[in-house]
Amino acid sequence: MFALIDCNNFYASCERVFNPKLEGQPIVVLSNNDGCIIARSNEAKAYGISMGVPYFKVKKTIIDKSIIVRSSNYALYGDMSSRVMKIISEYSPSQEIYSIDESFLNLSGIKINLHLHMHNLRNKVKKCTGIPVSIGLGNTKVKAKIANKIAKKYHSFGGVFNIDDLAHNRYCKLLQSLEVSDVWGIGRKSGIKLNKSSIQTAFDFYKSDIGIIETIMGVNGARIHKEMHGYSCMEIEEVMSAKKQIVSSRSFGVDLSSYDEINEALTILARRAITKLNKENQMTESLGIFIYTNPFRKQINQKTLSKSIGLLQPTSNEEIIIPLISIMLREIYEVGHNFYKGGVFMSNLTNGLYQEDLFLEQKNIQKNAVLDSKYKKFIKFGSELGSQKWLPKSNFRSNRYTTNWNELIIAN
DNA sequence: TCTGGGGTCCTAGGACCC
DNA sequence: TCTGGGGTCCTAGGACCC
Repeated sequence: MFALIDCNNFYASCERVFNPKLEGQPIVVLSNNDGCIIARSNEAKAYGISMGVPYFKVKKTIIDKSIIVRSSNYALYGDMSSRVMKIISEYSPSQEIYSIDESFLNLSGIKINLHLHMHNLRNKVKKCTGIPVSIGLGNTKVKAKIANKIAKKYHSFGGVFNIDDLAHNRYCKLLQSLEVSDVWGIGRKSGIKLNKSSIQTAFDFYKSDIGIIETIMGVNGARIHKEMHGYSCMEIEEVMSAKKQIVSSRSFGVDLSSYDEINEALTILARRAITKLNKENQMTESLGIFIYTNPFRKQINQKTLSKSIGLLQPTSNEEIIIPLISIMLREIYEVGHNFYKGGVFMSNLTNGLYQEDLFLEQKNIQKNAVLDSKYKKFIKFGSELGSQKWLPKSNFRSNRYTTNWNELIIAN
């Protein structure tokens, strides 16, 4: 038996925990650069604000309905997430942290009343962190996901719903009430393809021949089909596997056109990527950058520029990486465009600890070789002290209550 | 005027080899 | 030189997730 524990309107709920006056108020949280709506309280949903919609498109509704707006505050959400996850872990020896606000538990072998066990979990998370969660139970992950939707939708279940409590005909009925693309793993594109084969609802999918599903969707579709029939194909992944790539990118606060301004932005983004790399104890064997103009603007002269290189030795050394970023940018940069977004990426990551010992000497040789080369003139760490024009907008940010000394809540 | 960021996995097709 | 088939490896792009 699997449980999926999902925080309700997570970012909006986090904002409420630290500002109880927001309780009962409609509230939305914006993406980076205050671009899109990425979280909504139930009250905001009721006003028809949809997920992912650009802020400017719903600004009128937000003002008319006095909806409260927050810029995203990931330091706060990340910290709240780890508190929630820690409590969840007390309820089963086998936990998978699936995302910042979702966790699977494997409940097989737990002999006590699961329903009660999960209600206890829910109450404890609420009491200790202030975050409300919904819990779906099922004998596969896909079914637990569906159950979670029901737990969220119908308050009469008290936030916990076990889909395997349903008789078969009730289960079928439930599936009939869901669009096929509401099922976990079936997205918009596959939904359209399935619709063309007269598969509209989750129930149509369920009763379709698995061979047809596999033809349309490949092995993923077949796996989802099996899981809906109660055959578990997806295990709990307790250990977080090492990252395979790292991307650090941002929409700029204002469009950038000069080399120096873009270099400043990419330098900081590269530092963020290096920080992630170090946190993971990894090194990278390849490095890339990209910049592009605003794809939403109806201009003929759209530009997407990118470059990536392989490194002779894996590295996590900023003295190697940052100059290379500037060099690559120099190679792709073109005058006369308004760049809207840019980023740095690393792939072919290898275990840093192991490589460190093995290649220390070579690394230093390589580092010196790079620095002594014609590229040396490009080294400019001072680039980070530029105008900061590129910094994303964040006009509605709440305080970082839990992670920043200057913004702690001081109890009287 | 104003449109997020960071991941994973699968697949098709090309290059290459025997 | 022509012709055939099968296998591996790599990469780019697509689809999905939150």
